[in-house]
Amino acid sequence: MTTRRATISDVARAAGVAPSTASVVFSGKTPVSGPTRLKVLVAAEELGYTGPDPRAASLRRGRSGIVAVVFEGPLGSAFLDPVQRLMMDGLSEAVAPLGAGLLLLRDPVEAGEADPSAPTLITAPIDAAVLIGCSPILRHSLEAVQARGIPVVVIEGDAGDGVPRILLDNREAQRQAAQHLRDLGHENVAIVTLGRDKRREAGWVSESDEITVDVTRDRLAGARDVYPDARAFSAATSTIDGGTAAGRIVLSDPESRPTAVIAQSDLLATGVIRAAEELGLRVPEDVSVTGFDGVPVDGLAPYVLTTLVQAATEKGRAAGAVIAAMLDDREPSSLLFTCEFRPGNTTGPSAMR
Amino acid sequence: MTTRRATISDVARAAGVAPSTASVVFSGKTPVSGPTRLKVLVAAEELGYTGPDPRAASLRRGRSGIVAVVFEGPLGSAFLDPVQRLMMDGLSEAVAPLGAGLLLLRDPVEAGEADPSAPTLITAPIDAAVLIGCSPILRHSLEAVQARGIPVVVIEGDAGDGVPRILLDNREAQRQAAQHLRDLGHENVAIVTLGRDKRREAGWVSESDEITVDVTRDRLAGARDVYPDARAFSAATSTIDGGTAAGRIVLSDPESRPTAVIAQSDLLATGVIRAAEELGLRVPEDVSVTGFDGVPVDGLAPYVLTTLVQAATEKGRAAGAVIAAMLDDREPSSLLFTCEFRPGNTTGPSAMR
DNA sequence: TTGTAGGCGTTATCAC
DNA sequence: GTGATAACGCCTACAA
Repeated sequence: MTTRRATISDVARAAGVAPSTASVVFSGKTPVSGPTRLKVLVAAEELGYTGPDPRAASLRRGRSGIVAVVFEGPLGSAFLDPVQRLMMDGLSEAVAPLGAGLLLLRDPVEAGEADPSAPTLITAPIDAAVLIGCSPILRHSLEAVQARGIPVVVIEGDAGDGVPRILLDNREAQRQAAQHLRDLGHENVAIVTLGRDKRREAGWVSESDEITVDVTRDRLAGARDVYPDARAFSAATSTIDGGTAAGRIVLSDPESRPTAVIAQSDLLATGVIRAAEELGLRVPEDVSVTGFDGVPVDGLAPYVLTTLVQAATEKGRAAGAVIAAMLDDREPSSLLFTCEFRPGNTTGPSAMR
Repeated sequence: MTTRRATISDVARAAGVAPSTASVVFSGKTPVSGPTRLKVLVAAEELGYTGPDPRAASLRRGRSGIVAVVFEGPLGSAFLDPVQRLMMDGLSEAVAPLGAGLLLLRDPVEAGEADPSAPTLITAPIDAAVLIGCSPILRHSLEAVQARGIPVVVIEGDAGDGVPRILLDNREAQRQAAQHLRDLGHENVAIVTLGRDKRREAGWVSESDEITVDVTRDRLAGARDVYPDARAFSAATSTIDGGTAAGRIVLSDPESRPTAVIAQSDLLATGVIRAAEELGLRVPEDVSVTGFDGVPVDGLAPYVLTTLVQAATEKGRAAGAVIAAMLDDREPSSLLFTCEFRPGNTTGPSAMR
């Protein structure tokens, strides 16, 4: 009983009109007389026809109403980061008017890591793609996608020329925070960084370390613009727990203990504060801590982080706008967002002053 | 210069073979001789053809490789909940072998709330849909989708007969936790619940309150099975901050202060613990606290929650499996998952004993 | 192993 | 306002 599903032609025939007319009834692109529309609707009802097949419509129109978002790592953990969550909010808001939804795709960081049958940028019927960061492996499929004329945008990453980017003034912003600490008299400052590369091991950052993650590298550079010799410890993940673990190590030795810690994210900063509390240190009296992102951290109260506020939601929205422009055949341009320094109650004058 | 994009026919022509042969080269469904395949590949290369258009392939095959996931509320906040994150991990893992990706869709809770141009279950080229909860409004589009023969599964919700469900033994599990407290001698127990309905206001739950969220209702019932008269306070959101706010209120009055709090989620429990600390109460000596979910809570250490562990990732995976079955024309069946009680260090004997 | 033919279901275009 | 026609780009029988 694999009875064929009714098509718009079936409906048209039953209603005694042309397929194109029936089509128009559903799309509403052209005025249709009342009686005609009614006939069609009734016929559709009777045949159990519930509207055009999106697949066929998509082929015909050349648009699927789907925008791919490519993440690194497990989808779930992508959303661990509050900044990415906000960005997704902005993005989904921005693509909704395009009639588009967001398709979550994973960026296989290691070659061969991927499930071979998993959907990819190349096999998915997408109208555009947003890349969060951009691994070398991705570069390959990216070419294919672009060759197809599909708009692509990168957020906080580099996908080569011709791919517009949404960026942040990470270095300059982080420099400001560092300068703030210097103005407060801090000399002995430590840095807690985001991951250095995809392999995500925690540990001290050494001279020879290559940092492949743009954000990490740029923010580190900003801090070092002010404190060239500051030690840096890389956290495994941008989480409170990751920050606590890093904080314990960075703050452990009373002899060399820094009077201020520059954390590369608010979550890390929260963790560092927690580590400080564990060690019996007061914030900001004994240790000052700065964050980065300016996102609400669940459970941070009563502290208000001294941090750099980035327009996370805006970034997502901007990516959507760029896509809209490209879909519209307008010239896209890269965008640089600026962070705003926001003093809180987690930094104060150096005790060593 | 809107020069038409090369199609597989173009490639075939350039390679001097039939379109079907070229098609086979790309799909690999049928063996092709070495020389022929090479000719085709070269021609493709020259024409800048990067493989079949997914839209056309999707129409032809009747599959798009896309599974919709329908959330309530902003996409970003959907991922605020660690349980949902884990579920998404499980789900994405389970649908990957189907060659499918996840399309995020919003469930307009209020009629008319939706952006009219936003993509919907009906307009998106999907192979299947997973609903997280199920609002009445959704019911409507749901019928259309089902009429089209598209498999649908609901997680923690009710979408009517014919829609297989993935459920949790919320009531029984919560009853266990309550019984645990009773065994410890607690008599004065308060409950901190998840949202009562979509409007998300915090406040005491009164007799007359209608609770439209299944999870909330069932867990509350489980707690009341043991403590019929326990007061319940509904948190605005399942977050640490929401729990802290609730905890402050629930624990504020020294006279009537409960010796134990049953929180309906681990995040809420964490918040309640924080509120207790603020008030100078020790956990579990002065107040016992139980959670629900058994997820890692960033920043909870050194506490280990006494909680009900649910197989969140499994739930997602199960939804994927059900979809795979339906796509495969096999009979799907609903699934009931069982929580496991896990004692931690946040509950202890009642001080009032 | 390769080619031919037909159709997947819709919609843009243009004439009536 | 309505209808005929022609793609959209691909894939799968089936025949050669």
